[in-house]
Amino acid sequence: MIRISKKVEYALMALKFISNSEHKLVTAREISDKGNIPYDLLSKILQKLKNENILISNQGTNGGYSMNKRPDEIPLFSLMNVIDGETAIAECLMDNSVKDCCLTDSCSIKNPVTVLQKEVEELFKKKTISDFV
Amino acid sequence: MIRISKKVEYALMALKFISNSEHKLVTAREISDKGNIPYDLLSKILQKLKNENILISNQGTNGGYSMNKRPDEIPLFSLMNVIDGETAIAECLMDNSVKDCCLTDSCSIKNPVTVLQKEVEELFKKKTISDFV
DNA sequence: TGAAATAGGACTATGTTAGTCCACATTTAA
DNA sequence: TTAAATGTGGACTAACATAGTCCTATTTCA
Ligand code: FES
Ligand code: FES
Repeated sequence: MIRISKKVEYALMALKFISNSEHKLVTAREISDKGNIPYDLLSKILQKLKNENILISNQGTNGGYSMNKRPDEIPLFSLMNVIDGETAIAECLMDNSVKDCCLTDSCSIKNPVTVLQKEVEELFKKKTISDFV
Repeated sequence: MIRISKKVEYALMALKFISNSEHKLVTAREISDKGNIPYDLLSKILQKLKNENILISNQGTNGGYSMNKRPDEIPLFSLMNVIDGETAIAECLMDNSVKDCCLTDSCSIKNPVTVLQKEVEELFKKKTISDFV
């Protein structure tokens, strides 16, 4: 199955929310409440986005998050990588796939699968967060 | 994560193998051995393909499988649906998604996600098995 | 100091995917 | 007519990934 994880969906919703609140900090609680998103889970996601310099965070009372990049500077592809880690269309294509796929040698379709991988990547790289805002 | 399941990969390998053995029946055992694919799992997959009229099967001694469609008549998209069932880029977009996504109402990004869904579908519909053979 | 916020590790629950096992049905060749 | 070769198909288990929870810091401000 091909899908966008809940986490990525939450990230998109959060980024949309923050983008639309220019010039004022937005708290995780706020996003969680308005978007019906589990607070703890959302916190983790926002933390990751902050660590990747997509968001800026301010701790303490009156703290919150704000954008550190324009939505059109954030490809969906990298968002997905940030949130869910390495993304590849087939297991064996993943960089970290040291866990040697038993097919590594016998796979007869690796080339066309690699081509498809490229095409999907292309699509997800062209999409940016601005398409979701 | 976005990926082609092992099952679909096995199906592609099998279809390639069968396509390249024109005019002679191919047994599940044969494909399993040559492709390093778990026999039982492969059997299930071939059965599904047969039930969807992608393959023709012949039981009994000297039995085996042969193609019932040309590779270019089988879109990757439908192969994936046959093997793994309903395919959608986000949970809530799936037809069978009666299990009401808690976000159904509050989701702020359903439209753009739907657009993306369409685009991915498009890509997987254009690809056919002939691209893997 | 204490409340409001982010930071982050550890854990659990749930669901999906991959793989296995077993009994049965069909066909053919000996 | 029987045995072997093959496909059919249900039920089960194992392994893994995703989603979600819990708890304890740490930072900041009033
Ligand atoms: S082993 Fe990865 S495409 Fe086949
Ligand atoms: S609930 Fe599905 S796109 Fe948001």
